[in-house]
Amino acid sequence: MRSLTDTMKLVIELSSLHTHILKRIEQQLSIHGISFTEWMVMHRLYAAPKATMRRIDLAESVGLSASGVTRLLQPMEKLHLVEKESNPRDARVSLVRLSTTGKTLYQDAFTSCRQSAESLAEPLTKKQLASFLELIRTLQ
Amino acid sequence: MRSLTDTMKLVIELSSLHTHILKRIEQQLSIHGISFTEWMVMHRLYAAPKATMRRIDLAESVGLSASGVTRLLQPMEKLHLVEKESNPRDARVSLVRLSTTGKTLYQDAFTSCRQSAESLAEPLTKKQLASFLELIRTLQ
DNA sequence: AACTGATACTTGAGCACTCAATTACCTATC
DNA sequence: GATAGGTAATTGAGTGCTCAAGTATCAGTT
Repeated sequence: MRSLTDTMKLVIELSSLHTHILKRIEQQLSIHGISFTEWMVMHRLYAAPKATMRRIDLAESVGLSASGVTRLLQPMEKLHLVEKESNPRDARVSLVRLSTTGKTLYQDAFTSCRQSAESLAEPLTKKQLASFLELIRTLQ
Repeated sequence: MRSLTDTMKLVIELSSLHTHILKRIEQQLSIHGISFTEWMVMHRLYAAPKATMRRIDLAESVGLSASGVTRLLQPMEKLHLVEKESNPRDARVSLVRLSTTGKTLYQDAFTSCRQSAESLAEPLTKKQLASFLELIRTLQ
């Protein structure tokens, strides 16, 4: 039986870790009635320079397809978490903005999430956490 | 606006990296007509001590639900990549085994995957790769 | 001003999963 | 050895995504 190369180990273990972490985070987020993907969308909108984003840029930034974003935002609009806004310069684009309700929900969910994240990362020293982040960024 | 804690940064960036890597790997695997999840199942079976696993343990090890495994294995059985085997000591369990065809496909897919993995991990030194793996394992 | 090719978004069809319920079987207890 | 509670696997119904096709709009060329 062939031995695993370290790069493949990296891929496999990264995938397992991701699954593990995602389950914990999603569990926390279910209290607020949102999924991790929905939270990520809110996160991007919250951090966006002009507080709005084109749907296609949103898709790119959270790793979804354009249609995925359309379908994800539909229920969020009905719950008034996000709002549509048209771009006067280009009628094709539909800008998305986080509503006041959305901002509050995002922040509350953030607090919950952070607790899970802190407890997950507990085995790491501050230094290890920093170099972990550095390594991840090297690969992006 | 509140600042992101490092632990939340870790969760977010890890998720982005995972999406990124998964897309590259899936692209490679599509040549062989399998998904990453299918490859992971084959990987676990290939590495299993007695070359067989219970479906429920397979589910646990790849992060799927029991029904997810049932549905994933169904087409793989039809393609004769895996075989059912019953457990004489417990009629509830249905053991799964990688067929000869399955082993070959797994190995070929492994080679393809490894190329992607190597190129993805290129920015890392050998030392960095090692400590990356170490950090991931600390969190599992 | 009409035509061409590109871009932003939506929609239809389908796939890959989940949860809850069901079936079959096991183990322990009385 | 019958009954009760637990476990392994499957099935039905539903969700969240994808790709491909379609619509609307833009920018550049003639």
